[in-house]
This record gives sequence, C-alpha cells and structure tokens, in this order.
Amino acid sequence: MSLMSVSQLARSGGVGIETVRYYQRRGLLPDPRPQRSGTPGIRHYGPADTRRLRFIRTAQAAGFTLAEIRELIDLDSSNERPRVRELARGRIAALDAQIAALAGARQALARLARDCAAGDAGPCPIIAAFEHA
Amino acid sequence: MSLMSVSQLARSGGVGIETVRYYQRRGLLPDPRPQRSGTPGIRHYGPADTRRLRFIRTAQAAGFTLAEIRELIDLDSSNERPRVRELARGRIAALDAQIAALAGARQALARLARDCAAGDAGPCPIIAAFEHA
DNA sequence: ATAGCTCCCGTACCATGGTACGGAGTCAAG
DNA sequence: CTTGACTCCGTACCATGGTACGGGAGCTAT
Repeated sequence: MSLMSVSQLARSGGVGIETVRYYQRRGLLPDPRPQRSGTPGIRHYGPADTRRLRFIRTAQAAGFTLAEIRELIDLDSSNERPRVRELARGRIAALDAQIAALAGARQALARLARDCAAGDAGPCPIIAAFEHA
Repeated sequence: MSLMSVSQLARSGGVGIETVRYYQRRGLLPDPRPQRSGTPGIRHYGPADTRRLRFIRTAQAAGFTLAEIRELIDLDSSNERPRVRELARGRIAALDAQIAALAGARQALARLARDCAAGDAGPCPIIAAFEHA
C-alpha cells in the first residue's frame, strides 16, 4: 500500500480521481513524473501524497481557497513561517467575521421561524422581515 | 424618487445594474413590462422593487441561494407558510453546521498560529497539523 | 441638432471548484 | 492473445453568482 495508483490515492483522500488530477494541474499535488519531461506511463503515489491530500482537505475546511493552499504549500518548502502566520491570522479574522455574520443570520431566522409558526394570519414574518432588515 | 430608473434601483439596493438585470433573468425581480409582451422602452421601478432587492440581499446574507430565494418569493405570493418555515428550519440547521465547522477551524487555526509564533525551529506546526487532522 | 449620458438587449466572459467524456495506451489474468 | 480494468490526456462541461461588451435607441441640455 506504500505505492498507490491514482484511484487508490483518491480513495485514501476521500476525493475523486478527477479531483486528484485537478489538484495536480493547480500545482497542489506534485505530478510524480518530471524525470524527463513528457515521459508517459502510469504514476505511482506514496504516503506523502496522502498527507498532502489531507492537508488540502483540512485547509479547505478552514476556509482557505485552493490558491491560498497552494501558497501555504509553497511556503512550507521555503520556510517562511512569518508569512504562514500572516495567512493564518488573516483567515482567522475572516472566519470571525463569517461566523459572526452567520450567527446573526441564524438568530434572526430562528426568531422569525418562531414568529411565523405562532400564527397563520397575515403575511409571513420571515418574508416581511427580509424586506426591511 | 417613487419611480426609479434601473440605475437608481441598483444604487438603492447596493448592487450593480447588471446584477439587477441578472436577478430579473433569474426571476427574482419582476421585469416591469409584461403589458404587451415585447414592448420596448425604458422601465420604471418603485419602492416594492427596492424592498424586493433588500429581501434578496438579506436572505443571501442568511445563506440562501438565489434558487431558494426565488422559492421564498414565489411562496410569498401563494401563502404557503409551512413550506417557508421548512426552508427556514433547513437553513438554520445548515447554518448551525456551518458555524460549528468554522468555529472548529478557527480554534484549531488560532492554536496553531500561537504554536507557530512560539518558536522558529523545525517545521511550521500549521502546515504539519493540516497533514494529520 | 448634436453631444453625451443612460437605457435596452443579447451574448460572452469571469472565478471557483470541480466533474465528465472520448480516445488511446498499459497491464494482468484467463 | 484477447478481454476487461485501469490509466493517461486533453478538452469540454457543470453550477453559482455575477461582470463586461458592443450596438442601437432615447432623453436632455447646450
């Protein structure tokens, strides 16, 4: 299981084969064949690729875009930790803003759903409220 | 100011003109000219359109897609409040999940940023952690 | 009445994150 | 030595939410 085919790699990362190939095109996953450029043939992948794939999924879950993830990966090789921290802090701030916005919307929506359920007369307060907020 | 041009309507809703036209194509905003179909000429908009535009923006902020917003609008005319509540509840659940995911990512990222700032030796813990999470 | 804005309209294009397709090559088993 | 599974590759397509372009018509002020 140390050397995997693309489909095994994809499964190990919980993504589709096409997604693996897409990540390679985006430079997020190494394409294991720059030996002589243009060499054809079947690629084989190792544990590092599985880790990389996990990295991508986790960073994605934290809200990083693929472009940012690519930057993080590149920074990893170049040891520029301050820049990594800068990206992380930016993402934290964005997450805070996003969480606050969603929480606000959630509260408003929950209250409206309660009001809407409370009576069946007149215009639905959910719709009405969205026109004025 | 009661009857507006498209650009005034767009400004009143904080969107671009093209966005107004896009919403019309998507059926989110009425196209004020079904008098005789195909009548050309300049359209005029009223306060109801501004309200509708605000509704769209607010619902969007609550995470509804344009398709769902369209459904909400259609339901408003047909008085199906149970269905509106159902959509609202679904959205609340989705918001809860999304908020939890983002909060988790935020906490992890914040801790990692602290760890990363704590020392400059070895691999950056942010990158490393994402490979195993 | 001519310039200069705005409008209308269709169509094309953008970013993001994939997903699908078709043809050709490769590989292992029966 | 053929069949079937898997791979490679380029290209095209998808959804979402817009944004831009270009030509022609109309309004308004000078």
